Amino acid sequence: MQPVDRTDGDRSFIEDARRRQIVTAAIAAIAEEGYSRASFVRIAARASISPGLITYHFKTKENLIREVLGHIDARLDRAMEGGPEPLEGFEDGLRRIVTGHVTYCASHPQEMVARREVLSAALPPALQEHVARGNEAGRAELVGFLTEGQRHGEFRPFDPEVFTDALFAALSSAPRSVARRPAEEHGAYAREMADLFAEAATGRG
Amino acid sequence: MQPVDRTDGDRSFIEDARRRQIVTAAIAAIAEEGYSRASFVRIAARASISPGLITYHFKTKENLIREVLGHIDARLDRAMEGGPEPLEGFEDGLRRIVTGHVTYCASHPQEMVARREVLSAALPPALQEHVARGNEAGRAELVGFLTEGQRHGEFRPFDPEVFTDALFAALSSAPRSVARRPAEEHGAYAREMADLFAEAATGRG
Amino acid sequence: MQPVDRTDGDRSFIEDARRRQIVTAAIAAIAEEGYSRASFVRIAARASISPGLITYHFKTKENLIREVLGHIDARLDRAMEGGPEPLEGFEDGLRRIVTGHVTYCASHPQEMVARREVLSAALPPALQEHVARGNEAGRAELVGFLTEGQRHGEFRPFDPEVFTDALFAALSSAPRSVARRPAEEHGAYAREMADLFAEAATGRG
Amino acid sequence: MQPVDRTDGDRSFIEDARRRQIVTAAIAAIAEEGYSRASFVRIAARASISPGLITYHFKTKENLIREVLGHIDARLDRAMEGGPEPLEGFEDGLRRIVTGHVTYCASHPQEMVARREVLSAALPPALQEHVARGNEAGRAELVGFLTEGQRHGEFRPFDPEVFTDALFAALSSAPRSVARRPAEEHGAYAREMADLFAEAATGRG
DNA sequence: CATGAATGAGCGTTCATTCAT
DNA sequence: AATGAATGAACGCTCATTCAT
Repeated sequence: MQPVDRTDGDRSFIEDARRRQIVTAAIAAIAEEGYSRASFVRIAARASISPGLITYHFKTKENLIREVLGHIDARLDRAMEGGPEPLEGFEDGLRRIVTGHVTYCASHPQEMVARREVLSAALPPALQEHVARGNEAGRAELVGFLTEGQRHGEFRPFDPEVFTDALFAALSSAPRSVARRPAEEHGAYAREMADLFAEAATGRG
Repeated sequence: MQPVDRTDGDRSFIEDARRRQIVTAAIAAIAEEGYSRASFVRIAARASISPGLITYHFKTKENLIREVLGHIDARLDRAMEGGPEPLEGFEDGLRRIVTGHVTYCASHPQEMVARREVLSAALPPALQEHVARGNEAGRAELVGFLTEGQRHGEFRPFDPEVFTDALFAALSSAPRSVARRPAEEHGAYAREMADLFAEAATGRG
Repeated sequence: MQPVDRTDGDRSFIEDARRRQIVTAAIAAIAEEGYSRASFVRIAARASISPGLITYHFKTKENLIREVLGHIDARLDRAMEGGPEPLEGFEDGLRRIVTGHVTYCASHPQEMVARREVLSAALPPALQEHVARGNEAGRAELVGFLTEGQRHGEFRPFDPEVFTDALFAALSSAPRSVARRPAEEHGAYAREMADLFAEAATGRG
Repeated sequence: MQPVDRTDGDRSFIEDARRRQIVTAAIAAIAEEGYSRASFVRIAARASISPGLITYHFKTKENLIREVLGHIDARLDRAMEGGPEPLEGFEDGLRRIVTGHVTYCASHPQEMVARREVLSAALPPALQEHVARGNEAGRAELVGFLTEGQRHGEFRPFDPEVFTDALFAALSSAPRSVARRPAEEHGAYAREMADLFAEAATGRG
């Protein structure tokens, strides 16, 4: 058993490597076999370790899943921060959100499929709340962005909450949609999806 | 004891009634306790029958879930066929799809929540494919409708596949979104969502 | 899984029989292998059933142990109610408590050894409290009896709480002590132990 | 790495210190968390060492527990050897045994609680026998003392084995009984308990 | 000497499914 | 047609012990 719940700082090199390896194996297992089949035994088999070692490093399955989500979201957030070019306006911002997300789904399909699996699974209550808090934060940010765009007259006067629902739903299902298509169409797919929401937001035609 | 899963035709009246009862209990269990907690024992308890009877009538859990989805989709399809008034055009048709679906989510929350639960769960492969085939049919219908609308010049020239992805995603998440809001806002919610996709499709502003 | 937590009344004949069988097997396992080795697998092996069946009938291990204690204590209490002859005084009452208990240990060694094992084990908190409440009740009864005996001048003025501690300790260890001796000495053992506490209580010599 | 469990003689200074440190941590863990929760990981955490080091120094858990009991009993025996004043007779000797033990329970509660925990736990057979042998030795000594007291006419003619059972039981449960009471009553408690057994032994009143 | 990562058996519990009644 | 007792595999988790470093 892991004697303490060390914070990131004071983990040994080996421990860090093992944790990464286990998180990676968990992502693969979840993405390829589904959340409900991603048991410690199966995850451990993928990592060629014993199941007990997962508990040793993560204490509970809840912790492991939390780490899986954290790992994926950290990389996703980094990717979503967008390119270095300054925004040319709210429509440009909206387009970048969509294309950024879809492009990431295309380039990291396993992570994003695993993310979808986990988020739609029956999680322990504490984790459920953790996820809900994260979702709320993301929603609030987007609602704020849309409202601001309306104030600047770039967006038509829709209900930002409803728009956010639709956009989040589309982005959440993106991993699946993208997976159905050949890689060479992913760029076009991202542009089309961005067009759709830009159109819906501006009504400019 | 007699192996079952007869085809619809040669089922006795009693057998049909039992099957309906079990399907109803399963929907309630899935909606209220989540798919992963909807075990035969819990479903049977809700129907005040023994767990063995479920297997007797459905042979496997997979069959029961198939029936649950069939039951919900049949009712949903019937409701979605739209009112008796003739369509006033493709935009009107699109709006009716959205409002019809969202309104149904508002009026039959349990069924739709259960549907969401099942569709996002890790189903056995055979059932997964069954669902996928059903999805494909629905998608094809919508894609056809959108293409037709473009041919008539009512819709702008977006990619109908991408549009369908976004619309299906939004409709799939509707049960949750609707559940977050007070009942008196459901009508407005449906209209806002319809506006959003009408705008995206027509680009008329 | 056992659909409900039926009360004693409405259990089927078969269920009652199984529960008794399991409780009996659990007592044997605890007495012969010790509490910590009395796992569901071992108990089930003694009863020639599958481990899952224990959970089916008792839901949790805590419930099973509670039932084990209840079963033993019910029989012990019945045996301790004493013979039909009226008490001849407080000393006689005290002697009967001791001889009754020791005699029961001699005639039902397995039950009493199991009881000792369970009561001295690390139980789940809820069960621990259940046991503590039972203990307190027994102690209070004995303290009351001793105090009354002092009021009537039959007992010398010792501290009844301390006396109760010593008596309970001696009775609790009786299963072990009795087990160390051949059966033909058990009667004499009970009388000697009764003498000891009678002497300590009366100081009469 | 080198197999260990050397005999006392050829242990280095450091090794002795480590063993003492581990034994102390084990006693604290057992007393505060219960025997069944006193795993190597928890004991090691208290000693701020790694769990592997315990095995290194003691080879098996059984050895560690053996050492724990030896450590406690050695200190207890030293304390029980009684004060420097010469015994004033057998009753005085008996009283000193009781008050000495109870007083030690009051002044070293952790050790004595740990001892109780260990002795009432399900130990490996070999250790069980080790403990039994130790018990037998203590019992024999007490039986001899009581018999001698009877020969000198100071004690009434009870069965010394039975008396020893009762006295050992009372002393074994003393840690718990004492812990239930406020510190200022411990002296009176010891005296009351001594009175009880003196009375039972002499019958003088 | 000491670490702590790693193992593998065992734990209580859940569950779809079977089957004697 | 229906019951509900029974199974056995799988689950997350704990632990004494091992061993490469």
